[in-house]
Amino acid sequence: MARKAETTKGRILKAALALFSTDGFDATSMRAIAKAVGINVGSIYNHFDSKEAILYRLYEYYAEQHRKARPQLDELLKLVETQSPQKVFETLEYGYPPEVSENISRVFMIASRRVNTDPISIQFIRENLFDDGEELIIPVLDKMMELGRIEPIDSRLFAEILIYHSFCAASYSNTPFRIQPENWRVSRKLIFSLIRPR
Amino acid sequence: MARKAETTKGRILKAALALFSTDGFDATSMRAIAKAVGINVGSIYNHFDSKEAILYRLYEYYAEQHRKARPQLDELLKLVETQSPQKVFETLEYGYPPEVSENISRVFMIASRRVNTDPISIQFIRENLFDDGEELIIPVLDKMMELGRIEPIDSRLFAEILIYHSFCAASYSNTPFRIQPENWRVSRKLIFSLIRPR
DNA sequence: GTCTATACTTAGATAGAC
DNA sequence: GTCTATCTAAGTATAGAC
Repeated sequence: MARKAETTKGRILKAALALFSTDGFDATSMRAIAKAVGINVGSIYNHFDSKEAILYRLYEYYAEQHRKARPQLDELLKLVETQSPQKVFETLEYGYPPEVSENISRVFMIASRRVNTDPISIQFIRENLFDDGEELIIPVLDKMMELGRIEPIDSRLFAEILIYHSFCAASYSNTPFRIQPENWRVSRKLIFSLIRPR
Repeated sequence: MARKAETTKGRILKAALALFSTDGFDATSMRAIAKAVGINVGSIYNHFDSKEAILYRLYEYYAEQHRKARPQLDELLKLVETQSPQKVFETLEYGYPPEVSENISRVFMIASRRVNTDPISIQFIRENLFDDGEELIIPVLDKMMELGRIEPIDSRLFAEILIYHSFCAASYSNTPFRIQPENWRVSRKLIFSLIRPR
């Protein structure tokens, strides 16, 4: 939340994100957030109704960032006609600003640990990770097949594999089991190697 | 814990596993466990010192099951000499009893959400998931290369990819984002397709 | 071994002065 | 908007009767 880091509200959001992602949502107390910001517990409630409201505001903010960084489907479909499949796959990546990139992984991690108890966390993950599969990858692959650019493949299954891969990467960022970025690049390439150009 | 389901201790462990894996460790109270078992809260402390002690006993039990189901390295290495790489890969799977198979995934899921706060949970995952990479997959691949059975490959990186894949499967079992078993089989096959027989 | 009753702690949230 | 003080609820854990 660099955009509003100067306001108290922005500082609360920033501190909460840091604490939620290291200690977990449940284990983070409002007192801990207040202490990190340098204010009193009671003051937080001038800005947010509850601890969950802070989390949901983070979801809101990063969902917006996600939307902004999202590649446009119509542009991708145009690229399919002129570029190699390989080139198009590279364009499928989200172009987050550097600061957002790290934080959005953290938010996905926090949300992923709440999927059993919190419908809004489920919704956040679904809308911002899984739905892209339906809406971006599948049409792109289908168009590639239509144009005879690649061998036939189950585009739905492929999308599921790819997205699950991203999901896991995000879920274990900032943990001892975080896989190294260079290895993720290799395994992502591997998944794309499922698709054989014609 | 079917083995001891008849004792109160066993029933506590069984109920705790169920609750931890649906509601999460933090959100599960001792009262909820007691209620599920049909005893009073205080009675639990006759069997376990703390809530964490229950979890750690689960770790202990399923680590033992994991050890039992683990393929033997020397046998695998013998297989490498006589069987096709494909056949050997199939033997790399753990042969859990059906009831254990489902529960062990749940235990990994619980542990995976505690990796930021609990060293014992980290240790459980490391010992029972990641170390196998070092100790099983890498030697097997290295031997295959030595015998000229497969094209050269970075066995360490391959092991990391494969194990991370299993880890994620376990971490999201029992959640709305659980990938379907048949799709996991496909994506696992994909990973093994990295290895090219000679 | 199980129960009731309770101690002790910490959490989220609120009220009201400044 | 921030502070101090406090409420209420819930949690883990213990003591002691049966």
